Amino acid sequence: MEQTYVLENLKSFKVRDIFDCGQCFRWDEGEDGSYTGIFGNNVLNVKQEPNKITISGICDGDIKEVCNKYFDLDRDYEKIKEKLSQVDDYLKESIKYGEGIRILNQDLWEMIISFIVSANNNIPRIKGIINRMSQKYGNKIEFHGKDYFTFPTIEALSTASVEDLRALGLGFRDKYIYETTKKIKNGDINLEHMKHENDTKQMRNELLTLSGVGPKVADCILLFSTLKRFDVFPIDVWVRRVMNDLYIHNSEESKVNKKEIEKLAREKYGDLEGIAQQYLFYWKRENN
DNA sequence: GCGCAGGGGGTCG
DNA sequence: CGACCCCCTGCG
Repeated sequence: MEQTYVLENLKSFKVRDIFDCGQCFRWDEGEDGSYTGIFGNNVLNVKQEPNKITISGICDGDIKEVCNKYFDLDRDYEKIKEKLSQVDDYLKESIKYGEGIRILNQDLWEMIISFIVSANNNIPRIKGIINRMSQKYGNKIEFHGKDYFTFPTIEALSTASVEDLRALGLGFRDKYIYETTKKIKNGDINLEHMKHENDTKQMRNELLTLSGVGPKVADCILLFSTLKRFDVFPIDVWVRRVMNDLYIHNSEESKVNKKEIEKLAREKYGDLEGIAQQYLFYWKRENN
């Protein structure tokens, strides 16, 4: 049973910015410029026209409730952008470029696995791996004549051997996924408990005990999952580059100290550093 | 067109 | 600090 949700005159919402800024891997652009994606047991199409956004598709629950949560619609991004724009003209320009960004509320388990897959990898391949994992261990949902596959549950993925994972093209990440899945299934790390934790640092330290999760991956999980921490600053090659170009001016980019970047980000962007990171990352990657 | 080298959302030992 | 799976891309 399909549902539809129409949003009119919604600010800070551009499909391209939201789906291409690097936070998600399961949304694809169609011929008409709309995006179709899968999260949870929902397969939705998001079509944007001037002053009107139409979300429609198969929804597990009330589409309005599901989308308000997933697209973070209860947060005032106008206010956030206004505040961050005052930091300096660099950030202001990056915000102007990515003005339609919203940080999605994505499933914690899915984010853990997806960002482990992302390490030393490129986006087309990351998407391919996640699709193959879902095809093999997820459930099929048909939508407009096409098959979509839900992200595997913890239980489903824990039936995969290291060899099974390797066959999906995971490469050296096979054992990371295997170990991490086992650890979560055994309850060594309790995701439900983690969702109720308050202290970002403590959450981060817990995530860092997972195989394949280092500082960058941990920060991405904290920022893009339902944990929704904005007081983190994931540092990858693009962020290192943009921070060096803007503020540090080290002739050898690779030698820029991570601690220096972290300190700078905290000083300048405060407890909104995570969102600032997204604007800067997206701006630099698209305009390098 | 096709083959081949280069490199990629970092992490681990 | 170097190795790491694989495949995606770009160039010859």
